[in-house]
Amino acid sequence: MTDTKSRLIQATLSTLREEGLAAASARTIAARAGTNQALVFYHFGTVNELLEASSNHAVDESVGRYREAFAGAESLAELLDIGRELHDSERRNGNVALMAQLMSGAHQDPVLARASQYAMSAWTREITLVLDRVLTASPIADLIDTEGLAHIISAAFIGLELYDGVDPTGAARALDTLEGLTQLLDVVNRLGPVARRALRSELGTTTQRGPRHH
Amino acid sequence: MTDTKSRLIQATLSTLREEGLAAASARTIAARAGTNQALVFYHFGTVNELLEASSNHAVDESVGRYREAFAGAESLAELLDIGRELHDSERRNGNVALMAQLMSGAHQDPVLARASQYAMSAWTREITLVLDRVLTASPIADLIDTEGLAHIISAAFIGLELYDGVDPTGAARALDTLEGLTQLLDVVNRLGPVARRALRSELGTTTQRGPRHH
DNA sequence: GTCTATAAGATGATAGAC
DNA sequence: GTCTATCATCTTATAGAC
Repeated sequence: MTDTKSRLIQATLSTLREEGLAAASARTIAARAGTNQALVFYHFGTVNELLEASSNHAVDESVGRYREAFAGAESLAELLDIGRELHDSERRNGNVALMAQLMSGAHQDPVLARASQYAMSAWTREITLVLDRVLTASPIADLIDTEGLAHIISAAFIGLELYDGVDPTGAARALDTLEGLTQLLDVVNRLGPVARRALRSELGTTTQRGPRHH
Repeated sequence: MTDTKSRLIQATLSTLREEGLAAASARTIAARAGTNQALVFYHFGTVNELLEASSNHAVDESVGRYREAFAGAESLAELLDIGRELHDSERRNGNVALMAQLMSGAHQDPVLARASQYAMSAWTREITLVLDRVLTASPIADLIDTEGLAHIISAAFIGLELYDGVDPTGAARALDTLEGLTQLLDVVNRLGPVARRALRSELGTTTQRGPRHH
């Protein structure tokens, strides 16, 4: 990748992270990259295709950086520790805010939609893999769809990040409470076989509703 | 409220819901309202103040419409049913997408930030009230901060709505899984006093980490 | 209150010199 | 590959006629 292309990508990432989607024009990005506005179109075709290339680059880098840590997790408690660290670092570097900005623009633009989908699939794929491994032979694995849970986790992080931009105190409180909830899940996860059977039969009585259709 | 003002507000809401924040300019909104672009500034000062007034209006209407239903909930199971109905109807009328759009723009604009904060507070206030009532004398009330839980619920709905715009299948799967999780919570909520004590002491051993600082 | 006209500026994208 | 110059179009916002 040429120097100019990668400078444009880095400039795009910092623009999205610091100023948001609305400020990410060819001119503002080129200024940050110390280059000319016309090069955005020469190298990437359109502005949104530059945003897509930048997002894909950032996602690949982030997912790769955490794949190793995920692979080392052997229990739900360990995974929670890694998840907390991951969330903290991704928020600090602005990647969660970046995804939230992209997703909000995806509603009307197919290129941004494709970029958002790439990012969400990359994360949920990794999260599903580690959840499947960690929750093997756990009562939770019987009761809950791990891929569905991975989707919930990704979506909740996006929502909390947006919320944090609006009410940091409330968002921090939500994160603390979320930690309590995952500990509750961890307790269920470590139940003995007797309690496990009781829980399953108890859930059976509350799961008499049919599947939902959206 | 004059006819023109309310027509502008309605036009703003449908624009935000159908075309997103990026398309919500004074001209597109005025065209939808069948009036002149200059009236946006005459009646509301700036475009973003029109967005704020419109959002506040929609939030007041929605929260009022559900206050009565919330007040009737006497158990967590009942509340879950109302919550499911609320979420379905709010998604159909586009109010969740509207809030997501506003929050994504709030990052750089103080007026949109104020509007987002108003919306989130209005919803979390109602949700906290009903959670406090429904979870009274439940083991969950001892273990979990209801206001924090209300924040999580609101933020997760926003995140899932954004996710739905990108991957409807994945979002639907997440919602089904979420239902399973709340049923798990309901089972814990209905535990007898013995299991309750066991759970509390079990959680005590996993809560040895200090409070988090953000 | 509502309109037209207009100012002053930003935007995506292209043509063409070098 | 990189630049300048430019087009056509959009934007917020205001002044002033009616």
